[in-house]
Amino acid sequence: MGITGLLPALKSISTQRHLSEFADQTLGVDAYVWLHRGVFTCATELATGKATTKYVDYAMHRVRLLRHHKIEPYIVFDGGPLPAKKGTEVDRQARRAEHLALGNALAAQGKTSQAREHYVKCIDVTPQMAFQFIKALRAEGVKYVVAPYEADAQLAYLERTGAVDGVITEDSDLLVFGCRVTLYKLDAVSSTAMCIDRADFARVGADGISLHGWSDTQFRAMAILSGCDYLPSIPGIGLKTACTLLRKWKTVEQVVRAIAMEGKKSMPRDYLRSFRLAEKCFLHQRVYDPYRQKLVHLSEPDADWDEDADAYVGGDLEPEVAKKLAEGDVDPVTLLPMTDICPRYVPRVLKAIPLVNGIGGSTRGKGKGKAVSLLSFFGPAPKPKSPSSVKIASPKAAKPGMIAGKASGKRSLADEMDRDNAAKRKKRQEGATPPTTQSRFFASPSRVEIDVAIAGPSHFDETKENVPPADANEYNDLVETDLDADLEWDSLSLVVMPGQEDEMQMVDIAEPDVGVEQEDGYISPTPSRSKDAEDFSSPLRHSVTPPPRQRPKSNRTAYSPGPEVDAVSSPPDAARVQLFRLPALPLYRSNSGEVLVPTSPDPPRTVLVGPDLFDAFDDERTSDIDCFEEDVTVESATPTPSPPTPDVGLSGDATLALADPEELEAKAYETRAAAVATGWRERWMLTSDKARTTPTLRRRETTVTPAGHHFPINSHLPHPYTHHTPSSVPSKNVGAKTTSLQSRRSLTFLDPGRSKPVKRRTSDLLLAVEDRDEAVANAQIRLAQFRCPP
DNA sequence: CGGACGCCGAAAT
DNA sequence: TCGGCGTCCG
Repeated sequence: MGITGLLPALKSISTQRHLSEFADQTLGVDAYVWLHRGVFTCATELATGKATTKYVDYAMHRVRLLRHHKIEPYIVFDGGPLPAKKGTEVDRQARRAEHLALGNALAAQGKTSQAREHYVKCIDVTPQMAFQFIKALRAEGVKYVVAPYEADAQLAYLERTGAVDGVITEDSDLLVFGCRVTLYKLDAVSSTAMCIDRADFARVGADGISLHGWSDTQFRAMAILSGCDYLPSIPGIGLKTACTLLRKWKTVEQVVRAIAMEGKKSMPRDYLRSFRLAEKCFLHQRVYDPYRQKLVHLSEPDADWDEDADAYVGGDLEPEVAKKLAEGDVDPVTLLPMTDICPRYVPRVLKAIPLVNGIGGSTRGKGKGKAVSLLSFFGPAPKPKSPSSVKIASPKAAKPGMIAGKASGKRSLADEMDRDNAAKRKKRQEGATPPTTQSRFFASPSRVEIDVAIAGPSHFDETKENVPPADANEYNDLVETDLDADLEWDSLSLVVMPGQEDEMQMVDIAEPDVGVEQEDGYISPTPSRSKDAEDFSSPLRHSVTPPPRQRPKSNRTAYSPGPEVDAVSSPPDAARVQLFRLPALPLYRSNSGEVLVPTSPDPPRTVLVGPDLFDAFDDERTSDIDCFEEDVTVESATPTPSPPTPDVGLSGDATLALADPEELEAKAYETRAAAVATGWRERWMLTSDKARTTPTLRRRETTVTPAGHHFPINSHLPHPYTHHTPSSVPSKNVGAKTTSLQSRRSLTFLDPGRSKPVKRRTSDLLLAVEDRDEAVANAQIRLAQFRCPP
C-alpha cells in the first residue's frame, strides 16, 4: 500500500508533533489502520469464532485520545472496491483459510502462541466489523463517513474542502492525493505523531530525491512511476529513479519514451495509458460529499473525461444509496443493508460525573473537577422485565458488563474508587429524575463491587475466578490510560454484550438520565462535562443537531476556487496560497467566510440485525461473554427475540457458496450492480421490518466474500457500472455496456506478473494433506460465518 | 556506487 | 502488512 519509500524519503521534512499542537482542529482518520491494529489484539478470538469487539476498544481508545487533546476526530472508512485496484483476492482468501486451519491445528496441540501467529494472518477487517466501530462512534457522537471507494481519497477530499485540518494515516498515498497535513506513526503512549506538511515539500532535496520546484503533477507522476496501488512500476524503476528521470525529462511522456528508447527495461504495453488512468484515480476518484450528500469527484474532471475513466475511478451511486453507504447503513460492497454481526454490542456513553473532591483525582488536571467515568449496563431492551426476572444482584453476572473508558487521574486506591463510585451514584440519583427502577439499581450492593472490580486497579486480578479475561482487556485500557500522562476521559463507553440481557434491563433505568433514546444511543460526551450534576440531565447534543461548526479557519481562506491546478511547491509561501485551487464550494462557507463542517450523519437507520455470532457456533460457546455468566439461565443467554433475519441456510448455502470464492465474489459484484440497475430504492428502501423479512435477501447476497472482505478486488470481476464481463468468470452479461472492456483488459498486465506462487511453509507439514484440505474447508465456512452470520 | 528487491522481524497485549 | 536491512545487479 502506498508509495514504497516515500515516507522515508520525506523524513527530512517530517517533524514529530505532540497531539496537543492540534487542539481545536479536526483531523481525519483512516479507520482501517486502527481497526487492523485492533484486530491484532483479539485475533485468536476472532479466528475461533468468539464474539468480540475488542478491536473497537482499541480504535475507540485512540478516538478518546484525540478528543482528550481537544482534537475532533473524523473517522473515515474504506468503502467498495475500486475497479482500478486489482488484486488477487482469491489467492489471499485461500491463504487466510490456510492460516486459520493451521492456527486451529496448533491450538489443538495447545500451542496457543504459535496458533496466534497464524490467526493474525487470517483475520481481515470487514465492513461488518467496521460497523461495530461505527456503532461506538455514533454512541459517542464522533464524526465519521464511509467512503464510497477509498478512504484515502475521501480523506483528501475532506481536507480539501476544509472539513478536516489534517489526516492521520499510515499511508503515503495521502500525499499523492494532495493532502496538506499528514500525520503518521501516531503513538498513543507519547501522544505524538510524525507530521508532514506539504508546504515543506520544496525543502526536500537532501539525500536522494528532490521536490524542489515541482508541481503536484510532477510529484504525483514520480509516485505513480515508482509504483503505486493502481499501477505497478516499470521493473527496475523505484522512487529514486523515477525522481531522477522526471528531473531530466520533465514529463511522463518523455520519461517513458526515454526508457523505451534505451530499451533496457521491459516497458509494459500501453504503459502510458495505464499511467493516465492511475493518475485519474488520484485526481478524480469518487468520494462522498457529506454536505451535499452525494458522490462527487475528488476534483472535477476536465475535457478528456469519458465513460471508461468515469467507471475506473469509481462509478456513481444514487444519492440515496451513497448517503446510506456513507453513514454505514449499507454494506459498501454489496450495497445491501448492513448486517449487524454483533447486535448485542451496544456501546453507550454516559456523561462524566464529578468526583468527590480530592478523591481519585490527579494533581495535574487543569483545576477543574475530575471527570470520572460512570459505568452501567445499558441495553437496547426497551423495557425491563418484571423485576423478579431481572438478575441484578449477582456480582458475578454483572461484572462482565463490559465497559470502556477510564477514570481520570492517577491510579487510585480501590477503596477510594469505591467511595467515589458510591458518591457518584448518590449524586446522580439526586440529580436526575429517578427512573422507575432506579432505587433498585443503586441500592444494589453488588453494584459497588462491580465498580470496584473494574475500576479499582489494585484489585484487579486476572486470575480471579470471577473476573473474566474479557475484562482484563478493559482493565488494561484503564491502566494504560492512567499511565498515559494527563489523560482524562470525559466519557465512557458502555457496552452490553451477548448474554447480558438481564443486566441490560437492569440498567435500562438509567436511560432517562442520559437521554439515550435511540437504539443508536447518541450521546455527546462533552468534554469537561464534569462540573456539575445538572449536566447530567441536560439535553444531549445530538451529533447531527448542532449547527455546523463555525470555527474560524483563517488559514484556509487561501483557497481559491478554480479547477484543479498544479500547485508549485517551490516557493513555500506562495505555495501556501496556491497549493490547492479547488472548485468553489459555496456550501461549505458561511456568510462570514467560515468553513461549515457537516456533522456526522444521524438518520433513522435500517440495519439488519443478524443473530450474534455467539449463536452461530454451537460448539464454541466459550466467548468472553458467556464465560462469566454461570448463574445466568440459558434462556437469558439467548438474544432478545431479534428481528427476523434474512432467510439463510447456514450450512448448505454457505458451503456451496464457499466452494467457489470466485463465484461468490462475482455474485457480490453482480448483486451490487443489480441493486443499482434495478432500482436500489425499490428493493431496499423499505421499512426496516420489511427489509428484514424480505425473503429475497439471502445469505449469499449479504455475504461480501467468504471473508466479507474489505477489498475484494478481483481483476476479473465485473464492475457494477460497466458490467464488464471478464473472461475468467462464467459469462454473465448483466448489463448493456461492455464498452470499457477493451480498455480495462489492457490493464490486466498489472497482476499476472505480480502473482507469486504460494509459498509452502514448513508449518504446513503439520497437517496431512487431506486433513488440511478439510480443515481449510471448515475454516472457510467458519470465516464466512464470522464475517457475516446467517 | 546507488538503487532495487528479497528476506525477516515486529506489530498489540 | 510494513519497515529495516542485506545483497545483488546495473
